[in-house]
Amino acid sequence: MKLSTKTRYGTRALLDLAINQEKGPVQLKDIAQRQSISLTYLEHLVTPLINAGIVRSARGRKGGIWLAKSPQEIRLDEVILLLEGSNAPVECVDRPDICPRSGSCVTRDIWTEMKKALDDVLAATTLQDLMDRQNAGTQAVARS
Amino acid sequence: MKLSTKTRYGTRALLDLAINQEKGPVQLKDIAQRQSISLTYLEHLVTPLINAGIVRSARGRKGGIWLAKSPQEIRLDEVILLLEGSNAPVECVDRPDICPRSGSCVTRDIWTEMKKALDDVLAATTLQDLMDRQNAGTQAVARS
DNA sequence: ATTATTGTAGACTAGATTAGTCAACAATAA
DNA sequence: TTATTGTTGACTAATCTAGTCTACAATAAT
Ligand code: FES
Ligand code: FES
Repeated sequence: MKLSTKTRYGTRALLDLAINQEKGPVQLKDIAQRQSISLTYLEHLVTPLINAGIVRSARGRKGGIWLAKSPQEIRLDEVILLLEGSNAPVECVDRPDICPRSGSCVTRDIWTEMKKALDDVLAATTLQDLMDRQNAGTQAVARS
Repeated sequence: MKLSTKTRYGTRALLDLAINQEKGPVQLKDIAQRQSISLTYLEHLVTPLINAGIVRSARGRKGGIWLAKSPQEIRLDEVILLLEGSNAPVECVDRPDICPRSGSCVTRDIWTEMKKALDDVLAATTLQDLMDRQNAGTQAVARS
């Protein structure tokens, strides 16, 4: 039950974008550098976010990417769904038909609860929340 | 974020054991047959449970395995920990030292919440609960 | 004692998945 | 026109998963 690096890096990249997009499009190159992710790999992380419409992009000089919505409108459950797929720990939680006995399978109930628990945690947090925490943290460090 | 078959089969095997242990040791062969798991694979699933002391075993004729504790004393978080490992979706949740910036990493807070949410769900359910649900289900079917 | 039966341990393997890289291409601003 | 930036997809090495296979250890029945 580990998250892929795609999800972890992708989430970090999105947070980086949220923090740095004030002055217009942010270039992948810069995100890659700040977050220590290879540029070619980062491209793959961003693609699903663009396709889903939560990030927008422009090519060419002065190109880059930016958030299509405000940070408080982007919940982590959407992000993780795009990067990692469903939080269902077993396939049959989402598609009962693939397990013949899913109607009477008691372990499936538990797997379903696990999915819901994860969804709840992730749906309760937005990109804005992460930005706020980040700022609070750096201020605390600066203050000390 | 998928559970391995080891965890899924292992949990089913344990539930099968809990249900069938009334008349003494249950043989792996029988669990394998009832649960449609190959005997040789099942052996690997059971080993960590035996080593951890929640299942006991005896070899030879009339041998088999049985629960070392009563079903209501066996929580699913223990079981999943043994079969799948920690619910931490990222290694650094359990071992902050492996990520240099773990002290100020805001995504890590989220991964930590995910782990806690999973632990809470699993700790709230015992093998006895699964047995009860199973019985309720089959009765409901029989009644209908 | 011997033997059939049961669990134990670990080496081994095929296939799937992950975590990337690489190269060719498309769009746009200067 | 060209330098720059994102897009796409093929490709690969390494790792992990889901098992199998073999030899062995312990015990009950005979
Ligand atoms: S594992 Fe799919 S229904 Fe039980
Ligand atoms: S991912 Fe480990 S601390 Fe941020």
